[in-house]
Amino acid sequence: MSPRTVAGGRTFTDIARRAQIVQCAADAIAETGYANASMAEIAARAGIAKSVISYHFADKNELLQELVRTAVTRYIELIGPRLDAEDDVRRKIRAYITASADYMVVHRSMHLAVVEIAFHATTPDGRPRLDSMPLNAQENLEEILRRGQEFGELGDFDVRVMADLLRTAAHQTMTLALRADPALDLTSYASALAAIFDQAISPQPSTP
Amino acid sequence: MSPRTVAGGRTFTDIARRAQIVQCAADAIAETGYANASMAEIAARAGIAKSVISYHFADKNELLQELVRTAVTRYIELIGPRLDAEDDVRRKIRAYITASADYMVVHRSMHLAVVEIAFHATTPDGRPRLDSMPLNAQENLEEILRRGQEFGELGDFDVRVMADLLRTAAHQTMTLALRADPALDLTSYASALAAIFDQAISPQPSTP
Amino acid sequence: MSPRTVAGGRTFTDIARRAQIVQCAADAIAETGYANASMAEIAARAGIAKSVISYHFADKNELLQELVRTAVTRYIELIGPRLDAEDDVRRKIRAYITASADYMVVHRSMHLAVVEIAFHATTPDGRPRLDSMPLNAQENLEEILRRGQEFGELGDFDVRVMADLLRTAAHQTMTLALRADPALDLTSYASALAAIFDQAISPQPSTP
Amino acid sequence: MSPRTVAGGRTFTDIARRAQIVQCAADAIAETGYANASMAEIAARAGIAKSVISYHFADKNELLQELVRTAVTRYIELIGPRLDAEDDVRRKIRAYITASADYMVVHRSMHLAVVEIAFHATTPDGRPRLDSMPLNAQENLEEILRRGQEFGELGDFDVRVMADLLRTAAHQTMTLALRADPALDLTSYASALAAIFDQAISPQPSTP
DNA sequence: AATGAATGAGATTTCATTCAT
DNA sequence: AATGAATGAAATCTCATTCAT
Repeated sequence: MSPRTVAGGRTFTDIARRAQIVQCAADAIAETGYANASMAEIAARAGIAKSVISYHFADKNELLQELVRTAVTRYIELIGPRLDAEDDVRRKIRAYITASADYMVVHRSMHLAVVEIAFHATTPDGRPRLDSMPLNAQENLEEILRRGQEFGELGDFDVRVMADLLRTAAHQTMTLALRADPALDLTSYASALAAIFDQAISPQPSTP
Repeated sequence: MSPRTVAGGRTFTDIARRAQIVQCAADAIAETGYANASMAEIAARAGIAKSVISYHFADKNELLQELVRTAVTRYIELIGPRLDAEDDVRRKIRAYITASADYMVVHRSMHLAVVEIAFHATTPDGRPRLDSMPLNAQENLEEILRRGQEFGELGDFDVRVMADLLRTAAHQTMTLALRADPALDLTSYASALAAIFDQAISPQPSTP
Repeated sequence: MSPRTVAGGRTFTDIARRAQIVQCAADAIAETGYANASMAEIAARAGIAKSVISYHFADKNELLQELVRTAVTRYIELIGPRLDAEDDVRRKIRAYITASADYMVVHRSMHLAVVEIAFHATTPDGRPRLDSMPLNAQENLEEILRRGQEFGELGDFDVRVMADLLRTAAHQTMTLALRADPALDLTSYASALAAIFDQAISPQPSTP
Repeated sequence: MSPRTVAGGRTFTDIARRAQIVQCAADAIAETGYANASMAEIAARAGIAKSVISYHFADKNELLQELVRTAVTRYIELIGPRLDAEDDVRRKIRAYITASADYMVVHRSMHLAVVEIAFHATTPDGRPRLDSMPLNAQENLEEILRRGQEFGELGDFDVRVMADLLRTAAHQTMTLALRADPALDLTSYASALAAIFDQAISPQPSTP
């Protein structure tokens, strides 16, 4: 009898192998950098032959796409409920930053890998390959901020720019800090960041 | 008779060639991405043979280091006077952001190249090579912010985190926005960013 | 109890599977070309796993040999009676060409596959593998032509060269024409070819 | 001073190297078969590194195209004058066959290589790559034959089929014979072929 | 000072084949 | 009887670097 399959026509062992390979790819990229994470390196970490990867993934791009897809799923899973749990807009923003930090702690190598991929992967003719990957715009910070302004809970900043800044803070700033000092206490770092944003988005005091 | 040399034992033509190559490298990286900016691509843009690059630079790493060094010099040249021209700390911070934007407009490809390099370049064994490059910490934002707090002109944020955020904002945030929309009006974008930071660093209102 | 076997120690299901695989191999080679007809492609067409092929055939070479053997059998089955049905040598030659055309129509993919194999298959050290395959010399055109000359029914051509030409005409010429135009009316094409050969082999007129 | 260049911007040594590589590729294909003629094999025969080939040719396809282009040029150079030298149509046809044989003797491996390439090279999706190569239709046998019929010098055969047959005879038939017996005397073989065609195309005797 | 030519290491990918179940 | 999974060899191509001129 053929092994049980799930949606997508993949067997359980197949899925497990793919997950293992994706994890090893993330570790390899996070630790050795995008350019050094060759198929050989990834395979060596997984303790399998290069061609096993080819057996499970059509090509390297598919592997990277699955990595990013997995990471985004984990991120959404973690951050979604944390945002939904807050009614107050300013607490939502704080939750966004601290939850992002928690995600980076839990899925550290996967996060670092995604950031590497986001910056490195290019099409043969030069431009970023990540446009075809579901990375940003999942959270809709703009929407949250705009509503906060309408209800008078937030100040009068440029919504688009603030959303960009929030995203960069949650991803680039913390990543760079973590890279520069792998022993960094990310939780308190996130707390400090959240405090800064809390003031930045608050309604301005009357400045006479 | 040997040609005149300057400090470092290089002739003037040598220096000119190096500058030309560095500029072409910056263009290549900015336009085609780090991974596609091979020595061949750079040489082609400069209209010279690949080996000419090898003649003037020990290896690719040295070329990239000179590129970054040059960029940092240009950056310091532009931003230094603009910061010095302001006495008020809050205006200094605004100047930091708007001057950074101006730098990105004037030295666009060089800036984009440095950001690419900062994320991509790794040593053979894996870790970022930029740590060994004189990129950050040249401006001493920390110093400025700390003094502002001491004099009571600024609020009570975490200085290190705020400095990181400022740097990421000035470089990553604006770069990503520019990448996403090459026609972006960077000057007004920087203005909006500056406004946000102005509130973020200001002394907190009494929060009853 | 073990399943019934036939000569060669194979069971009936075994034989059926082998035949199915051979047919799919023929289709694959005919449609996608020799180089693209990998074991994976063949297995996919048969709707079975690659390893099933390995289970039934020692290696790819054995599969191809069986394909050619099968094709030759079909060819002989079809062409033999058609030749035997003719007493007159010149009608035998015409029958040879038209029967070959009929064979190509009926067993189109198998024929195209054999032609591909005949040209492509090589031993690891380089030489054509077809020499070891039972392709040519099954029909004994030479014998027929020689007897025709002895009885004065045919002209005075070089028997070996004429046989070669006939075989090439029946296989290569028609195959190439069919490839170039898949909608070609092979029956009338064969008729035209037959007419040409009829004159070529006829006793020369007195050339004063 | 830079080395002298000729049309196409190539230096003389470049041209010589390309010619050498093309010749070695032809030898490799002719001797070991298309499938075994890897870049490594070709480089080994030329006594150079694999990458030298990459230096002179963009990819393998370009190398093969140049090989075919060269072969066709040689063929046209040899066969053109020989056809032009004959006024009589029937002698033209004989010249076509014998000149083709001479070509095969002089440029043996190149010819064998082209035949291999013509049959083997396929695009990734399956169909022959030779459509983009200038192989056939250079001689316009149809034109010659048609004129011969108009002037009453030739019989009443199907022109298109006869041209196909002539081409197959000149290329496939002789190639297969040569392959089967590398010591074959091609000149007399061609002579026998020519005799056969001479009768095949001659005006039919009145067959009452 | 400059260059054309050459090199070797390494990357990705394909493929026939094998093995445990 | 059949299969999913794994393997290792080999193929093509890219690239930074070196060398003789």
